Parts: sequence; structure tokens; C-alpha cells
Amino acid sequence: MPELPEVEYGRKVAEKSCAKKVIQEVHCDNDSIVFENKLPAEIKRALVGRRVLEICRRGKFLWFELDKTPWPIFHFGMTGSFHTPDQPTIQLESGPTVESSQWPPRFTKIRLVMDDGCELAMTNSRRLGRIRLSPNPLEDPSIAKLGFDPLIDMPALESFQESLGKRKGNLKGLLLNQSFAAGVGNWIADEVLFQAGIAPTRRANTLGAEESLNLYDALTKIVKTAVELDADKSRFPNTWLFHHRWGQNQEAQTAEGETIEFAQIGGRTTAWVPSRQR
DNA sequence: CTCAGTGTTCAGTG
DNA sequence: TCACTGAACACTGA
Repeated sequence: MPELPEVEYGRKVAEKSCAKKVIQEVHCDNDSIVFENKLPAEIKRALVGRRVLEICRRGKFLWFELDKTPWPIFHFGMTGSFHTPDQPTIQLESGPTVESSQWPPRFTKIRLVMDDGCELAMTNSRRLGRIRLSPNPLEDPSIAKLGFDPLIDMPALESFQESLGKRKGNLKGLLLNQSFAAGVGNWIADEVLFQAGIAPTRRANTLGAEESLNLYDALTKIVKTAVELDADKSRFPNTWLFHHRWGQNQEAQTAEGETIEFAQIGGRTTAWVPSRQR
């Protein structure tokens, strides 16, 4: 479940079960795709016996700061998440359900056992996620080129507006671009444009001052709210497009009864409300 | 059997 | 060189 709020929740889960503890056991699936050809033995050698100092996140990437490098970097891809034995699993809107009763869960790629007995597992059913080791995650190419993270270093309004003015593409594509706003994914991009009242096809450099302010406020608020709710979808306000956008059915309507349209914009299925978004 | 999908990367284009 | 676009990747569940 992988946009910024879901990954941030994963960070908290990992923090609770692993921070300040020593990794006692590492159980790795021998998956050449997720582990990028690294063998379980190499992963274990780097992790077993290490103390976890801190769990860090930027955009949709997570990494563990250990008492000794290299450090593990985790990316959930389309379907990954962290689990602990009694942690209630957050249900995906679409996609696999993980039986909370079984441990380790189905599709577990790596499982850590800490020195106090706590466990953490990462699942990844569709194998677009990645786990790799890095001597310095901030210099890992995929993390180094990320843009601002709306939760960590949202720019000042003025510089946000200035950067919009330099972009010629449509806003949906720009919001999905991780080198612009790190951590924004498909549902957040649609939610932001919906709440800001701006059409996903609008070119970034055509926004007026009020529109870019609305965009800025919507992005800030939606991310902050979703993170505060631990990415628990059932607690998102009913006025959010989020609850009404799934399935791409013709009948789809917002809480107010407005018609939801679906289109391919920015390379992704986009849900939007033409009567409200200009 | 077919297809969509909460993501990233990379090749191709202008 | 840079901004932008579209296809490829993997595979489960509907």
C-alpha cells in the first residue's frame, strides 16, 4: 500500500518493532527481482547482529540506519507493506488481502527477528518492490534525485509557485513525478487536484496565483491528514474523492452527487470531477 | 482467459 | 542537457 502516508505508517510500524534493538535473525526469500540478485546470505551478513538506530523515510523509500553500514533500503512497489504478528493489516482497496492470522504472512520477502522477540516482515506479492543494501541511502540514485517530500520539506509557497511556472506538462503528470513531489502517487494526485478544483490536464504554468495556492494547501492538508490517520482509509473524510473513485464505473459519484470521470492522464488512470475541476 | 493496477525505470522525442 | 511521454516490468485477484 504504497504512497507517502502508507509508507510513513510502515516507518512507524518498523520503528515500534525494531528501533534501538539488535537484529537477531534474518529470514530472506531467495527472490532475485526484489533483492536485485543479492543472495540471502549477503543480506543476512549485513543485517544480523546490527543495532537499528533509526528508521528513515523520504518519498516512498524507507531505510534503516544501523550501527554499521551498509544499510537496507526498502521500496514497496505497488503491493508491499510491513507487518508485525498482531498488527492488524490495512486492507488494500484493490489487491491482495493478507491473512492476518498467518505468520509469517503470504508473500513475505524478508523477516527480521529482534533481540526482544519482536518481528517485522515485508510482503510484496507482485514483486515490483525492492530491497537493497547501500553504504549511504541519501546518495542512492533513486533517493538522491527525489524532489521535496510534502511531509518533510514542503517548500515555501513562493518557491512552489515559482517551480510550477517552469513546468509545461500537465499537473497530473507533474504531481506523479517523484523528482518534483516525492511520495505523491496516483490517489493522492487525484485527491489534491479534486480538492484544489483544478483539472488534471491543466498545464502547470497556466495556474493563477489563487489556483496554485489552492494546490499547495490541498497537497499539504491531504498528506498531513492521511499521515495523522495512519493511512487508515476508513477514517478518511467521506468528502474525499478517495472513497468514490475505485472501480471506474460509469455511475461513480462524489459524496455531493457529482459525476466522476475516468481518463488516462499522466500515464495513469485518473479520476476527476469535470463539474468542479477547471 | 483477459485485464487493471496506490510504482519506477528507461528509451525515444522535441 | 532537460522536460516530458509511453512502454516495459511482475503477477495476483477479479
